[in-house]
Order: sequence, then C-alpha cells, then structure tokens
Amino acid sequence: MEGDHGMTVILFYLLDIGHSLVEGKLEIRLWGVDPNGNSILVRDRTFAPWFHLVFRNASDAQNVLDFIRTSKAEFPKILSTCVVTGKFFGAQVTALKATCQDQELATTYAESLRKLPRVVDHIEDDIRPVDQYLLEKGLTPCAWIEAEGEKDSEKPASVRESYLLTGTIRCTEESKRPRLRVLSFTTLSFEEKGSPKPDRSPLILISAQTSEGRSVQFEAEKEEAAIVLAFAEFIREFDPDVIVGYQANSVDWPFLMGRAKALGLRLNADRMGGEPHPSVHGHISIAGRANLDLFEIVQDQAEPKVKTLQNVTEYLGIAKGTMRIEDTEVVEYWKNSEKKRKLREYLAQNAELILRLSEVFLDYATQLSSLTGLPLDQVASASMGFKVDSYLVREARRLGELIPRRVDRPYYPYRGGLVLTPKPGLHENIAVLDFTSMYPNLMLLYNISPDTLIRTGGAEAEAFRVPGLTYAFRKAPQGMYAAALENLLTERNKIKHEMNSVRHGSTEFRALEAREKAVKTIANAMYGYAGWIGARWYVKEVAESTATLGRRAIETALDAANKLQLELIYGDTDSIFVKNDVEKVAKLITTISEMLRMEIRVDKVYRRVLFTEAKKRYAGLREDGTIEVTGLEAVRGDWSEIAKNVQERVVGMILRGEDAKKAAEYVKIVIDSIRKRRVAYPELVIWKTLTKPLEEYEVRAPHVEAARQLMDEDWRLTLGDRIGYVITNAPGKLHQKARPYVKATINDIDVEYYVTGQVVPAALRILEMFGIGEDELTKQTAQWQDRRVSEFLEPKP
DNA sequence: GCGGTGCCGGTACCT
DNA sequence: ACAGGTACCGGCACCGCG
Repeated sequence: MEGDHGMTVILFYLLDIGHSLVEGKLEIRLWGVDPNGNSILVRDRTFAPWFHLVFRNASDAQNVLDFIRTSKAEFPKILSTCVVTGKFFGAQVTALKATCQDQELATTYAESLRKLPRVVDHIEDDIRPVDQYLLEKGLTPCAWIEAEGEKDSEKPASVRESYLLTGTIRCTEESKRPRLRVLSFTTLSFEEKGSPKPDRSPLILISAQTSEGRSVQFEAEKEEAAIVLAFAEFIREFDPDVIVGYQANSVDWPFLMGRAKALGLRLNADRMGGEPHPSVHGHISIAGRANLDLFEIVQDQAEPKVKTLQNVTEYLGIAKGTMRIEDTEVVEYWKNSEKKRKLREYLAQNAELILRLSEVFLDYATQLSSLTGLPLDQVASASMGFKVDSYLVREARRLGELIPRRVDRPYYPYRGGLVLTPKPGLHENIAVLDFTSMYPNLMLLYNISPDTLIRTGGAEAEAFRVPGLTYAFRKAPQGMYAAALENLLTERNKIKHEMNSVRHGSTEFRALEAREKAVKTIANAMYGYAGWIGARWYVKEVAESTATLGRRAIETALDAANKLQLELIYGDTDSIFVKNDVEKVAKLITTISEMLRMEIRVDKVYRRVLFTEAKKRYAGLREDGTIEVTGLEAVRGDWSEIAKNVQERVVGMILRGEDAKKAAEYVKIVIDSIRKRRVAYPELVIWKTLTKPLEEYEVRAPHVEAARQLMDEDWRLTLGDRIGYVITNAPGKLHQKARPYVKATINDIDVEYYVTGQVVPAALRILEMFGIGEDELTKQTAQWQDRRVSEFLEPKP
C-alpha cells in the first residue's frame, strides 16, 4: 500500500468527526476503525469553511466580489471568493462563494454583506464546519472511507495509527459494519434529600460491561474521586469505539462531568486526551468515540409507554424478571449492608441490560447515521425534523440546490386528513383498505416540492394544479422531495432484494432490516417535515397541497365504494373500512388504482369490529383470533392498569360473542375486589407526562400536584418526565387527593375513585353500546363476592 | 350555596 | 424539537335558582 513519498491508502469506517483550531488553522479530525478493528485518526488541515451570498444576476455577484477583493482590510479572514451558479428553491441563481478561516467570522461577514444592494440572502454559514466538510467531500458517517495520507508523527496514544491527509478522500460503496468495541455503563449517586445533584451528590457506584464480555463495578468506599478516575481509566484501557448508556446524556454524563469538576479531576476519556463535552442536539460528545444514549432511540418507539430500562428490555423480550429499585429507595439500600449487595446487583444488571439493548439498536443507529449523514453520536439525539433536514441537505447538494438557512418565521395552519364518523356498533367481516405510503406517493406523483411550487396561477400547461387551491407544481424537472423519495424507494427495493439473498435471521439480514426501517422512517417523515416551521425547506403550500390531494384520494375511494354499494363503516386519512365482500372489494381496488394511479390494498380483515360514536377509537377481532384495540383507554398510557385490563377483557368478551351481561358480571367482580382492596397496588398507578416546567401550569391537575409534592422534597423533575400517581382518601378535589405512587400504599387508596373514575368509564365505553348502565356496574354486588375472577378469564391466544 | 353547563388546558392517541 | 384531527378528563367561571 505504501507509495512514493510515504503516501498510504487508508481504509476506515467513519465513527466520529471533530474539528479544532491548531495554530489558528482549522483541522478536521476523522475518527474511525480499520478493517482489522484498529482505531484510526485522519486529520485534514486543508479545509476552509464557506458561505454563499445569493444573487439573481451574475453581474450583481461580480460587483460584490470586486467589492470584497478591494476591501480586503474589512474581511481579513476571507481566503478566497468566486462566483458559482446554483438553484435556490428551484430558481436558477448566481452565488458568491467565499471561504473563510473562521466560521464565526463567516456569519458576521455574511450578515454584513447581506446588507449590500441586490443580495437576496446569505446562506450555508449556519452549517457547522464538520458538516460542511462531510458535504464537500461527499463523506458519510458509518460508512467505509478511502483516503490518501501520510503517517503522522503527532499520533495520539489512544489510536493505532494517525494520518495526515495529503491526497484525495472519498466514500466507498461498502457499508457493512465492522465489529465495534462497545462499552455500556450506568452510574448511581447518593443524595439523602431528593434528587442527586451533580455539584454536591457523590457518585457511589459505576457499573460497566464490554462487548468482549468484561464486567466491572466501581464502588466508592470513602474516596469518590477514586471511582471517577478508575472508570475513566477503564474507558482508556478498554478503548471503546462506542459507549452506550441509558439516559446517559441527561443523567450519567452530566454527573460524571459535574463530579469531576467538583472534585477537581480530569475525566480523561476521549481519544484525544480530553474530556466529554456538551454538543449539538443536547448530546455529550467524546472525541474519537461514539457516545450513544439508547433511551433517546427508545423514546421514538410507541411501546412500552413507561420507558424504564427494565420495562423496555422486558417488552423487547431480551430480559425477564428484572430487578427494579426506585430512585427514592437508593439511600435506604446503600445504608443497609445486606441491601447494598442488592444495589450492586441491580446496577450490574442495568449495565448488562444496556449492552443487550445496544445489540438490538446499534444496527439501526448506524444505518440511520449513514442514511442521514448525521454522525452516530448525534443520530439518536437529533429529533426527526433534524434527521430529515440532514438527509435533505445531502440530497440538495447532489441536485445543485443551495441550502437555505433555518430562520424564524410565522406559522400558517392548514387542513389535514379527512376523518369519517364511524357507524357505531358491532360489524362482521370488515376489510381495512389502505393507500400504501399515501403522502410520499402523492408527493412523487405530483412532483410536490419546495423547488417546483408555483404559488399563483399555475396556468402553465406543464404543471400539476391542486384542486381547490391556487397552487401548482411544475412537472419537470423533478423536485428535490420527489428525488429524495425516489431514492428512498429505490433503496428500499434494493434492501428487500438483498434480504432475499441472505439467510433469514443472519447478521446481514438484521442489518438490512434495520436499514429498511431507517429508510421508511425518513420517507414517512418527509410530509410532516414540509409543514414543520423549523425546516430549512419549510413551505406550507407543499404540506397543504399533499394533504389536499390526500383528501381527494380518500374521497374518490369513498365514492367508488358507494357506487359499488359496498357498506362503509369508517375511514381516516388514508384508510377505509368496508364490508369484506370479496368481489366488490377487488373491483374497488382496481377502480381506485385506475382513477388515482395509487395503490390501495387490503391491509387486514376483521372478523368483527366494534365502533362507538367516537372517531379514532375501535376494537377488532382479527381472523387469526387476536384482538386489536385502537385509541381506546386500554391502549392509553394515562389510565390505570386495572381500568385498561378490564376494558381489554370486556372488549375480548364482546368481540368473541359473549353476552354483554356476562361482561358486566366480570366488571362487577373486579369492582368488588377493588372495594376490598384486593388488587395489586401497581395496578392503580396512573402515569402522565410533564409537558412543561411546573411553574407554567395554569391549572391544578392531579399529576402536576403529585409532581409538586416530589419537588417539595427536592426531587428534580424535568420536562418529559412521567409522573406516577394514585388517588388517595385525602379530602377535596381530585388534584388534592393525588399522591406520588411511591408515597402511598394500598390502604391510602380512594377505592371509589378507581371504581367510578377508572374501571366504570373504561368498561362503559364498550358496554353502553349494549344497554348496560352505570348503576348496573356500581351497585353493591354481594352475590358475586365468592365467585372468582378467573372464571371469566379466557386463555390468551 | 349549589348543581348544571360550557369552555379551556392538558394529555395522548390515530393516520 | 415532523403534520393535523380527535377524544376525553378535570378545573373553573358562570349561570340560574325563591
């Protein structure tokens, strides 16, 4: 591999990107892993960030260019200027490209130059230097990179090889992930008064586990400093490529960093001899390693509702019978030597669970990273909007579109999907027809995109007009949204094809599955992105037009169903529920496909489906015997388990053809057991999310009051925390009766609230349809007290 | 002073 | 901190009421 002048071709999997100013010059650092699993650093000192000024005319651009060149003193850090052409929201423009040593000055210069006459906008100065670098070189994180460089004498001790880029650098087609060294960890701190705080509550335990099977625990006897340093040393020694945690960005890292600061220690954990530091999207960056907070990935998933590490791993089936210790119990466990053992076990268990979790999500995270271009350590922290943004920035670059800045702007609401009022009652044999990927397909079909939009008129023959709106979209050239969606579609087909050629369940197969999921996620978010005010390419008309055409599509489907005299039960946005008359349904599908050039297909068939008068709430029995509940209390995270379970049972009984009377009897028995307090306490806990800081709440709501009680005892709660509370016997309004569940017992419970406020409403939602009233459920039910609930329980499918 | 009513804040869901 | 559409709870202000 060694060529003339010591030039070497370096192949590495790109894991992390950083930059630094070395003697006033920008140095880009690419961290990765070579094919043998060794860590690699490649530095590039030849890169300068840029910004653009946009003009309508080339001559205007030339004038400003001349001005900059003659006023060198005013712009000392501008290194070069040139005039380029490009597209800006689809319009051909001329731009002045200026490179500048210093990114912050670039923005200052750009803003001041923007004020000159005939400058349309200043752009791309808000793209961070490392992102500009990846864009310019066409590099993708979590992909294999080939670079030409020379061995570097200033090699940091932590990497096997370090190079200085002296030639070209490019991305290869290869995306197969190498074996990465993964370290999972979790910490515990001690505080007798409420939540631990990084500035004063000491760390007492740190557990870590490695992908090589090593498991360590650091315990503070007297010396807290020792465990912080020992953990940092362990990181350096094991030298992980990826560090995974659970709430690591919000809890563990801030604690480690805060404690190190308080104790005057250096948390030397990165590959450059430096410390972890906060970075974009609220994540903690560790140079040379990818720090991944798995909690942030789990948060995007719908289930389970309460996302503790234990709930999540049990839900995914990678753990069973996990040990749980509440934060409020830590002090008690730590102070008791017998229980302390349990605490050690608990933390070791959690480190293990985190490692197991990383095995489930690492492929998805790396695929999402290579797809969107966001570095691995940012991809979990970045919201969906920023993921799509990053993907589109790359797409734009490919298409010669200049990249607009993210700006504050007013918000304009628009109409969304169509929702029908359901036919209430129990329906037999119902087919659910779905438009496949309706919004992405509409955007593709009508070339709906920020750069193809014609806001007024649209009289041009070669434009798609949107009925009912004044907008139109040019048929050619293809817009960037359509191009992006087509790429994603092609990619998805490619993946599906590849999946057929590898063994089902193999490592390759799982990686492909993860990539398909990543591709689908981005494609589905494109419509929402278009209507998101934070989007670089926010164009309300794009989202509005898509939604309008979507309504037209489902209306067409409804008309067609009517013409076929196919009984219609319900519909929402891109789906319709009709009687499963097989011949008519087949006819309907072909008719719609011909009319709309969009695929609609039978997504599922319900043997029976139950609707009340409410939209978005129903329950169905599938042909395979499973019950599906949609929207009802049973699937909501803010109802007690007992109410949810009762509703699910009632739904099951009704859908399987049992008499409503019998279901009512079952409910009465549960009510009876509640009144006797013969229920498991955790079944009574109600969980609600804090969606804003406590002070900002205008009303006294139960979960807010429960949260306040925790706060009064110095428990720190943040936006997004789920508060578990119960309703107790305390007098007053509901919010006065609420207590954090850890602060009450079964004996404090207001059983009548759980009867009339939880179980009865949940059960009646269903049973009211069958003439059962509240009185029938709540009146004392002595004759049932000896009967067992199990009599009514059927074996689960 | 009290129950009924309607509005609104709040949360979580559906597609 | 991707969109809009929807249900429903509890608090609260307001109303009528000998």
